[in-house]
Amino acid sequence: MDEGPPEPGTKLPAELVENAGYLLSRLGLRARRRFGEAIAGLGLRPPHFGLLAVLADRDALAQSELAEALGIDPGRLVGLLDELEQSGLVVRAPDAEDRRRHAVKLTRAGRDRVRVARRRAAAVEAGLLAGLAPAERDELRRLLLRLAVQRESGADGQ
Amino acid sequence: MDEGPPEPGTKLPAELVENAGYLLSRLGLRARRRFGEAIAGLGLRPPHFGLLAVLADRDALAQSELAEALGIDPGRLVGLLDELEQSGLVVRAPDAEDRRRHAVKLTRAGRDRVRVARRRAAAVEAGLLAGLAPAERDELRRLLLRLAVQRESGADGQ
DNA sequence: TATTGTTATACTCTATAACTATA
DNA sequence: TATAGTTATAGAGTATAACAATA
Repeated sequence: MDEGPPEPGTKLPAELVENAGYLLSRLGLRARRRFGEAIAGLGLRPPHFGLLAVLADRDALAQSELAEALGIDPGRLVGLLDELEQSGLVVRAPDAEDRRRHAVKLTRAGRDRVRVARRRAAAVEAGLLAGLAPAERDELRRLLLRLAVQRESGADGQ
Repeated sequence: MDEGPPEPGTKLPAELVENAGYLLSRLGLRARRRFGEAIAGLGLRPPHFGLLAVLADRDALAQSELAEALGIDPGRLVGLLDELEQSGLVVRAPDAEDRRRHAVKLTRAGRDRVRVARRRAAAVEAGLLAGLAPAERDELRRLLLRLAVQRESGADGQ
């Protein structure tokens, strides 16, 4: 098993350790890296999983809707869908009413792949949050979700 | 002011919304992007700030110690320090006892720059956490810190 | 003229490995 | 031979802008 990149020491200055932004940034990278390793064997990278998860919920979506739902750049979506389509996990079908639109759907294989990926995601999640008590995990999820959906007064449109 | 990249819609499937790893990953990117915009005018990028913050705490550190403290790859550190040194914020002095080692220190200008950057970091932090009550912000910081220092049983060495 | 999707390009962060110089 | 730092290279994620087809 690979050792992974270096881990910050315990000697970080209080300034960083008290900075939620810094911690979010570091933990976000850790989460993505671990999840990426967990699903690499499935031929998926983290951004793919988000797409599959959204598609698993709904029957079909236009690419623009998919991009909007996940906050992904539409230009980036193209390549990600190309890869999923080449793996046979997704199909793009032209919309009869508006031929600019492509309805994106999971294939049967796509549905199966999501199921496996879900289990790996759950395992990674358990590892990430192993140091917290169950109630703390829920509290953390609740707080993160509040931040994630927040339409903000900040510097950019997020 | 720039609008920034797309924001995920509120229609994310529960699967993602309940996944702390996914939320951490997204929020970590948001935090880094905003902070990066906030300090770009200072000629700094996010990784620079961590270095300056650590150096502000101690008098001098070898590059290997700096890399270890922040969990940064030593090879990556070189370029970051090059940039800081060219900006006159940092100096590398050969260690008399072991000439392989370089003692890295903040310059006076470096100290001043950290002070300004700190204020911007605080402003970004306030914006990021604007949706939470003060007690919730503390709770979030506490939980994130617990995760960050966690030596884990997970898949990699982190 | 606006919108959907596509293509091309570039930038940042990160990781890996080979190399130099000291020890 | 091992360690500190350097260099070169590569890969992933993301953003921007110009473009084609369709509306």
